[in-house]
Amino acid sequence: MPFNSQRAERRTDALSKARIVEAAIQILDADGEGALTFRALATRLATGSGAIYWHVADRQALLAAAADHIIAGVMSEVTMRSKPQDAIRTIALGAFDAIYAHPWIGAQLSGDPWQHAVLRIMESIGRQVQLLGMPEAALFNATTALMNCVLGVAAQHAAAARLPRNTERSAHLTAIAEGWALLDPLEYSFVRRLAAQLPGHDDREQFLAGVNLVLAGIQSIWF
Amino acid sequence: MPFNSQRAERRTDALSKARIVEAAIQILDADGEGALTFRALATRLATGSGAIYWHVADRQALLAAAADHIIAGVMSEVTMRSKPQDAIRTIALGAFDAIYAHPWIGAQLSGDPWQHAVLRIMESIGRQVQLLGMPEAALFNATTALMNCVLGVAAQHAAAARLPRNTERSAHLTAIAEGWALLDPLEYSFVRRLAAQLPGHDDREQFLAGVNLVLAGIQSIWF
DNA sequence: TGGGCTGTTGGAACATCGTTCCATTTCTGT
DNA sequence: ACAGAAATGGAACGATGTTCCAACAGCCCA
Repeated sequence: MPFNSQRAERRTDALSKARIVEAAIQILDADGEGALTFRALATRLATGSGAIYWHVADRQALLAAAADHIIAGVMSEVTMRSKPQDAIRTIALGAFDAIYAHPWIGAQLSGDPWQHAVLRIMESIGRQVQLLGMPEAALFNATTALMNCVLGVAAQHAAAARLPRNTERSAHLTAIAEGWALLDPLEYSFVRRLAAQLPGHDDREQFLAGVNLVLAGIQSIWF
Repeated sequence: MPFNSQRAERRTDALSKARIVEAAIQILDADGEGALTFRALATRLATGSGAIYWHVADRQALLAAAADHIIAGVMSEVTMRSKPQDAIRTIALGAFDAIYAHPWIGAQLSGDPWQHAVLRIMESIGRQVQLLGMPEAALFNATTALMNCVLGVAAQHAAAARLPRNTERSAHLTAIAEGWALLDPLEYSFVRRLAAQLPGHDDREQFLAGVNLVLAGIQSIWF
């Protein structure tokens, strides 16, 4: 009779996609995108990687589900009884704040602009754009232009999300600005000018300015 | 005397970062981002992976160098004697065409918005924005808003670049649109409306429309 | 001319990772 | 009670980025 023939204790609480996604989000928030491995996830859930694959297709699907879970929460909270322009600003800022709080979402959104989480944002924004009442073709151009603002900050924070965990946010920007300052003054006069403002600038404010720019463009072209 | 003690023939032409980047671009263009492995690269260059690491820091640096090489070529070709708005359109379309021709650049640009290749584009656009003559702070907001248009299409093509190589471009869009058509009509009314237009739309035209929207916004706010 | 020294090369070896496979356990309906 | 289906845990596979190191080439200086 083999001494060791029995398995380890089976978990009492059942595994489920929801529980897996929840654990994945905890890992992502704590240690960034690189830390989300099936081994780490299996350890945290006290199971094996095979069991996880029963509930989730692959790593990409897991990341998409994690991003969708958070974006869904943010988008459902947005209530709007104001005029469309203000509603659009509220939605966009909601997306911004989510990306800011969970930088790995930036990488996920900009990595696949047609995943469900992006659709959620697009639907929210698109509905408000519809209320502005412009021709059909212009409708989609305007919505995707607004989406570009969101995907733009997503990409910016995606880069920061891949950084080692200890790096400070402001230190990151300062380091970038210092790199820019070393560029050839003739070839990169504009970028060097920008570098001076980079460390002290407000991400959120700049994001909002971009959205307002697009809104102003919509207003001026069709109204 | 061991029969096999001599090494393989050493290459006559010297290895160099330029030669490595060139070979990397060939692989990327031929088989997409996933195909660029150090093993494949070493085989194509008839050398070992260690030799490549002597010239290139790591895979990320290699991809950045490849993207920069192509973007540098595109940006240097842009000649402009027209008014700033037209010049901006020309630059943006140049970036668009580069991304369209080499979809892996999309993944690279949107994956790290502060790499050199992106700076090149930003410098080109920023200089033209300067010529418009607006206040300092607005300058950077306007430039980054225009960059968002570029990073937006970059992200869109990045997704397509990760697809299996045989997939057609239009088939990809059609498949996406079909997926959208299956969504809940109540929750996703806007996206479903968009799905109808997706397969037949012109990427380049929509990109230009986004740029024009931002340009119109700039015009309407500061002039 | 010869002998080290530095820059360079090729390829084996290492550490991980995503994913697959499968023996085994648990659940469910009859 | 039992058969089939659902679910589990962990070993094993194949591939990748990266590191390491023994060997080599060209060069300067004695």
